[in-house]
Amino acid sequence: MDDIALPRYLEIRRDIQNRIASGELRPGDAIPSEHELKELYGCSRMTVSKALSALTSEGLIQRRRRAGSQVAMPRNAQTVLKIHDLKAEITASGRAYRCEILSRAKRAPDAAEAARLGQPVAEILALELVHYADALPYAVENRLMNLAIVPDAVSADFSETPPGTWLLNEVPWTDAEHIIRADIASAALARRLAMAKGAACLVIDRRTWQGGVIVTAVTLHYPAARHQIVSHFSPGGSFGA
Amino acid sequence: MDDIALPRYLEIRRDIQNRIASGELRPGDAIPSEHELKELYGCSRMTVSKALSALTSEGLIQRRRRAGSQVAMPRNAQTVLKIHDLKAEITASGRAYRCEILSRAKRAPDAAEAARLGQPVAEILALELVHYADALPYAVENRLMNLAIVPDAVSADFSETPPGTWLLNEVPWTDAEHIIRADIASAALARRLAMAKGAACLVIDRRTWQGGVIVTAVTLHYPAARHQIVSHFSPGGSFGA
DNA sequence: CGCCTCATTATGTATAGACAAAAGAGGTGA
DNA sequence: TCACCTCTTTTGTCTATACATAATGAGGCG
Repeated sequence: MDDIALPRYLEIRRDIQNRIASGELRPGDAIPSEHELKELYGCSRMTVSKALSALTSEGLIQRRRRAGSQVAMPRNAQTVLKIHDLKAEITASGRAYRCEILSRAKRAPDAAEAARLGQPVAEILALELVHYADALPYAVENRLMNLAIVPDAVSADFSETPPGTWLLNEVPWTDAEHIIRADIASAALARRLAMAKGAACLVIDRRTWQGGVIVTAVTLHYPAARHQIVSHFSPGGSFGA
Repeated sequence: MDDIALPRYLEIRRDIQNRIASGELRPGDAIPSEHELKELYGCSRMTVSKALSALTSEGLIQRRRRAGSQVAMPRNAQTVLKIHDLKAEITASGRAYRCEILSRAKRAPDAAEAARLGQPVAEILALELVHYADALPYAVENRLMNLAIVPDAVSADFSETPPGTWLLNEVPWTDAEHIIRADIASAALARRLAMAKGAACLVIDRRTWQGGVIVTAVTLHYPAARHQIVSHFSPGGSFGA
């Protein structure tokens, strides 16, 4: 693995990352000032600055004017969770995707739905559907869409393109919240997911906003026996060696 | 909210973010070239470049030489999951933390443990413990530590500082994997977590590596009734107004 | 028609220099 | 001792410029 082609600022960034990862630089330790690093690496201050800025935005180091840079305190383990679009997730695994719409209603939200939405919404489209991978039920989806933001949803046909996929392509979002929990399948849910009543479900509640206004609230129930969330994480991409 | 103090490149970045979030710029749309933007905003190309680079690393736009910049295709919803240190998590919520070590063994991994570790490890420290928040069991932890990486673990007392916290402060890591799933509590687990047998558990499997070598593999069982994972996400921080 | 070459264009990296802003360090005076 | 002021260091931002690099498109040639 020759690093000859790597740009200078990435080399510097990787070098410092390695020094932190190896324990040579420990949390709280001071990192040489830009002036010193510029001499050390034989480049301009801007180049050093670019490397250190990247490390800062990754949370690996902290910088303060006059006080200098230091290795950040051990961070909470954090990981980036990619919540795939269901249709893409299923077809990507080589299985046939199909969804069945159980109910569809355009109405004002009831009390429970208003609580889920978290803010006053005049009119929603409420959907209940089951996603299938090949013949096997994959997940049950319960979705509320704010018609003030996505009026087109009333005329959309969600049998081909499920609402999650449709929304992703239709509406940009600015904020999202995920709640992941576990639950026991009720009799009705177990029947729909072709699982034993009383077995475990993985539940994901997702809410999405556009500039402070709620776009959609969705709850997905997965049979625990057939689904888990996997996530890999390397801070700052790849380390050298 | 006056933006007067905002540096130029952040202003530009936010402006383009807003244009994308509002739908004015849709996925696939071309973004003016740096040369055009530099005239538009009346600043140097470097400043424009800094703004666009930030947007690129956030995945909001894509850039190709000669071809220019364009709004990225709708991304999979992704969220940053902070896996808090258990002790910090509990004490932060104002409850008293305590942990009880059920078993502790220094030995070679058995077949199942070797599979969990995913690579040959000569000697491990295997721990089983229960975390309490006030008097209530919070989670059961089952941890394997690679003694080749953390030999000091054998002499550490984990009754005050639990192994997760201890490792976080002791060992830098370069890669992590999380698997989140749901399960039903076995009789033994239910007893330890003071929950009903047959109730749901949220399970987190975490593995951590340092430069390709496994450091630790840990499984945490939470009672579903008392625990869920919450995560908020705004791509690129905050949007303006 | 296909392929090669070359010029063009936009981004990517790097530099030197400049000023602004934050914050620690030290001194002064009450 | 403490409040306040100034000095200095270090980071943060910005500019103008330069050259490298990737990709596209046009033109020419067989």
